[in-house]
Amino acid sequence: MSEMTNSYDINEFKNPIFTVDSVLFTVKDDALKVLMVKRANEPFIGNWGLPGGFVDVDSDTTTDGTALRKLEEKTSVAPQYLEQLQVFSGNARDPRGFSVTLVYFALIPAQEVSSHIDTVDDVQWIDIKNINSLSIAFDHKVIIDQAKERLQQKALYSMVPVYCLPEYFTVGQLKSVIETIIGKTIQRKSLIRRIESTDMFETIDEKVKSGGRLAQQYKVKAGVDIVNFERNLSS
Amino acid sequence: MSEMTNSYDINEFKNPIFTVDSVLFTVKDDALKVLMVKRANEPFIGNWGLPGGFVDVDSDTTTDGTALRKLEEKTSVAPQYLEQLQVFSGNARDPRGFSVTLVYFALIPAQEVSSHIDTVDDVQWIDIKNINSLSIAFDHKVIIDQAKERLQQKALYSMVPVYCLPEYFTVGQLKSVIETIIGKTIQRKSLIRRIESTDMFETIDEKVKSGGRLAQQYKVKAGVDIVNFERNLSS
DNA sequence: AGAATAGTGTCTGTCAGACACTATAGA
DNA sequence: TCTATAGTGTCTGACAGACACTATTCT
Repeated sequence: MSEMTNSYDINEFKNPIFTVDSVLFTVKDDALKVLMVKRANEPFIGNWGLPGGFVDVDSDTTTDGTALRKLEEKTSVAPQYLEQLQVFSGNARDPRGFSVTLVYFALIPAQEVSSHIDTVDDVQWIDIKNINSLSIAFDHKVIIDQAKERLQQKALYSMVPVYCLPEYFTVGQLKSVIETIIGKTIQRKSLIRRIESTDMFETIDEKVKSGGRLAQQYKVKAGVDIVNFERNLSS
Repeated sequence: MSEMTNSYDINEFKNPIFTVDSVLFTVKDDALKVLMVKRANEPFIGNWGLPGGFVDVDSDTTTDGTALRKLEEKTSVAPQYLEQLQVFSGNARDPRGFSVTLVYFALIPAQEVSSHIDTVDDVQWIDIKNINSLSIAFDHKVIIDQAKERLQQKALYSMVPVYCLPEYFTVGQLKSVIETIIGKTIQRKSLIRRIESTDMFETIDEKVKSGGRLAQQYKVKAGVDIVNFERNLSS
């Protein structure tokens, strides 16, 4: 029966190890990057791992809180977008026994964290293309791959990539971020059609220079939800 | 740092309570139904709850195994389709403290379980429309609602609803199941186009009577993955 | 003027919706 | 023949892809 046994003991032996980790993405220098942390403890000491840790049942009200708290410890700011990716579990993925990791998938504009990250050397943006050449803790390589796939899918039918951009952004910037995420080019026209067909954005009066004609700036309207389109972009 | 503290103690005080629950759907008598279990223990004794329970770290290799094991205890068979829905967590959703529930979302043909279920009275298919008039344990009402939403979404861009049907099925049966799930009618023609455009199905030589002209039967090809379409049906 | 980027106009292609039409079984 | 369900033919509509064209800014 759900969530109970007859005499539940909170210290019951052989509970799974439960942790919360996050795959925080950003787009920087035209590359998709993940925030990784150099592990200071066993197991996998010295390897790169995802930021995360245990729930603090006294201060966290939900696991979302745990994810945010752990991310803020590493970046000093909260991501603009956070959603659950998936749980990864098993009796073989952690040498200490059966473990369960709830993985979140998050987005943030690069410049919101860069200044903080530059001052430490155990937290770093890793280019997704270099993951395979590094020593990665646990099954975090697989996890990152799953997260990347999800992000790429979402970029085809939603506007989530805007959360990799600063408050004000141009069509050109959004196009570039989307293209970096999905790894192929898209039609500028299609993007504009989508921007105009949703009610997610408002235009900013002041335009901005971009090497050519001044570009219209947009921002996400306050309090709007992400719109999902009923059709994918070229996939 | 992910998945460890300096001196991790598996019996550390104040770990969250971790359970695995499943929302098992079927379509029966033209209604979408969920498998619910009458709780025999506190908390919420006597209320209806989702089938689930604790991980058995000795026999389960992953949480998928936990979900399947718990479902088989109630139905005596394995569902045809199983995927993670979401984690629900918080310090307020269980009177015993911070709890984490990994919820799976599963599909099964009604006739595969009905004979077994009819012999017990603490396990039952509940019509989704009657959920609000029952006493439901924990936040399981909210969970079921989320699961229903996900199922409805999936029915618009994938063929998952076939997993509510027996091995051999007709277009008419599939159409009816989809319509029950999403709560509106769809075009028979659109469904046939989708069936023919994917490589998921094979036709069965023997046709079957259905009140009119004999109907072509289909089955899911062995070992195929679910196809996701790039467009939704009318939503 | 020429390069660079922003933005529009508009045609095509794909696929879902609509719905009339044909096919075939049983009463 | 009448009704019920299966299955086809085909037109329309929505929206993404393609790409030429115009607009504006800087050098």
